[in-house]
Amino acid sequence: MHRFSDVRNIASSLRHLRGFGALDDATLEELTAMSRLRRYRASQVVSHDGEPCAFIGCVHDGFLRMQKTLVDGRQQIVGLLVEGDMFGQAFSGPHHFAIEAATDAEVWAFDRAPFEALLARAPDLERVVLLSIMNELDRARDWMVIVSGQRVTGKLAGFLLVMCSTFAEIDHILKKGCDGTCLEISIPISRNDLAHLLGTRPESLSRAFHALQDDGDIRILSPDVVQVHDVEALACKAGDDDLLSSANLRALVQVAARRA
Amino acid sequence: MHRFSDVRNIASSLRHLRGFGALDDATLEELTAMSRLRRYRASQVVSHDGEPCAFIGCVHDGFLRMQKTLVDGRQQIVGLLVEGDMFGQAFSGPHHFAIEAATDAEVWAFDRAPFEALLARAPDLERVVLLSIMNELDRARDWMVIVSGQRVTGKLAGFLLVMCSTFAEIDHILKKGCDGTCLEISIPISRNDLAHLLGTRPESLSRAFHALQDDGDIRILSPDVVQVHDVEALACKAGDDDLLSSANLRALVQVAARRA
DNA sequence: CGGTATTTTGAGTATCGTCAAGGCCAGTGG
DNA sequence: CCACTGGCCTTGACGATACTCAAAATACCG
Repeated sequence: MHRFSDVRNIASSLRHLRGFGALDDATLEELTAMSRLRRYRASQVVSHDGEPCAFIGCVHDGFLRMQKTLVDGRQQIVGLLVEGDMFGQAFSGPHHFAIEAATDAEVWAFDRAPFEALLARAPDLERVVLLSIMNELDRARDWMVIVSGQRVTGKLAGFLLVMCSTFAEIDHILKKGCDGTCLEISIPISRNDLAHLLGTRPESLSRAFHALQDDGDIRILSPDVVQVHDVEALACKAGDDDLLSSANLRALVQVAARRA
Repeated sequence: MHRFSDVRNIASSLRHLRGFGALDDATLEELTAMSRLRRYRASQVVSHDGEPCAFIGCVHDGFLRMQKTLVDGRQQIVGLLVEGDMFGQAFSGPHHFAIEAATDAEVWAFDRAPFEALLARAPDLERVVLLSIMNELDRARDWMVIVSGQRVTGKLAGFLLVMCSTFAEIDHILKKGCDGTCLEISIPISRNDLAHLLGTRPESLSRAFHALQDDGDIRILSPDVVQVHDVEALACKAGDDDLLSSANLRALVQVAARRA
């Protein structure tokens, strides 16, 4: 986890968030003025289901989960929010899912009214928000393909690849292990949450983990950290080509291939 | 299907599309000037996988499907585009799925460059585009919940409810049947496509249809038109509350309740 | 060190995917 | 007008997979 004490001031911290670096200094300054850092403990509620989020948020550290509560009380996770992800739907009504902290988390909060006002007169900010939403749309479609796979091992393989590609630059999630020949993933959510995310049960998930390990594709170091040894085998099991398309993930595969 | 011959001119036709009614006359006029109506036959390709769409499109009539081709050649449908839906990702790179006509379809096509230029100086258009994207994001999340259900009957129930709520105002899809006590849905895609959309197989889908019929929830008039008799039972099987939240769907349920 | 929560394992059952065959409908050609 | 053909949907039987329930093992935390 990034040490919060390292953050000298808000402006410099905001600038390093994905996307925000492209903002004008003036815009960034205004944003800074209206921002506050909120902290949440794991499983604390950030925004309730069915009501508009009280503020526009941007994750600074940790993970949030977006989840729907189904009629039978089960909870279906519809996505994760990580460092740099925005939420709170500017311009739009309430979102119909709850947001909770999946781990201890820190969030930049912008009051809705001034944020939307700034949005209206700062095209650069608007661009950032638009890209953020389209990014989320892409990710939602990725999840759809993964979740609609019919084998649990396939869904898990897809999830691991998403972890590799979308979190490639977040080093406390993804590390090179085995002297660079494999990747080491810290899974940020519990088995139970992961099961909900993939639309399955913890028991099936556990078996899937060990099935992948038996095939030599991964190695389970502890319940929440695994090494990926064969990225392409995972892609094959996941069925989705695009999960391999992230540039640095391809690079990592090539590194592994050279050593083989 | 709306008769195209009814469309006197492009501007008045554009204005009636969802969202576009909010545009200024001046913006609408500019849009009109850069638009062309394209027609597609069922299963014709609109945009290829992995390349940026040649134009920004807006569906005028019929259905398009967005689909990914998986490594094993199977096709996974990740969403449908209906009347009023936009596609072609202004500002963004290529989308990583193909778009094909699911039925015969008509599409308004705007050349990318002038469209983006207009977007940059017409805040009202920008708003429409932003809302369109957020709408799509919401729908993608809805699909995720539906598709991740573990029973096929549940997925099908969810699909039928989505048909009822998101297409409520499109009368050639959704009609009141049985003197208003039930809804009649024309399913716009083949069983095969629907199976791909729900992440299952045509055989399982067929069984699910008949299981719902045996429970008295629906009645199959023909393979592509069904009557919904018990909306709440479907919602219960689908598990997702929000699918019932559309205002007019709730109203229809209440009508049904009063008659019971 | 003990208590709790999480994860894993096991056995039994239900569901679904698979393969194969049959039925229905529309379009074609005799 | 009718037989034929091809596509799509349905039905049946079987095997594989995953869910359920229950219990054991492990990790976590004080």
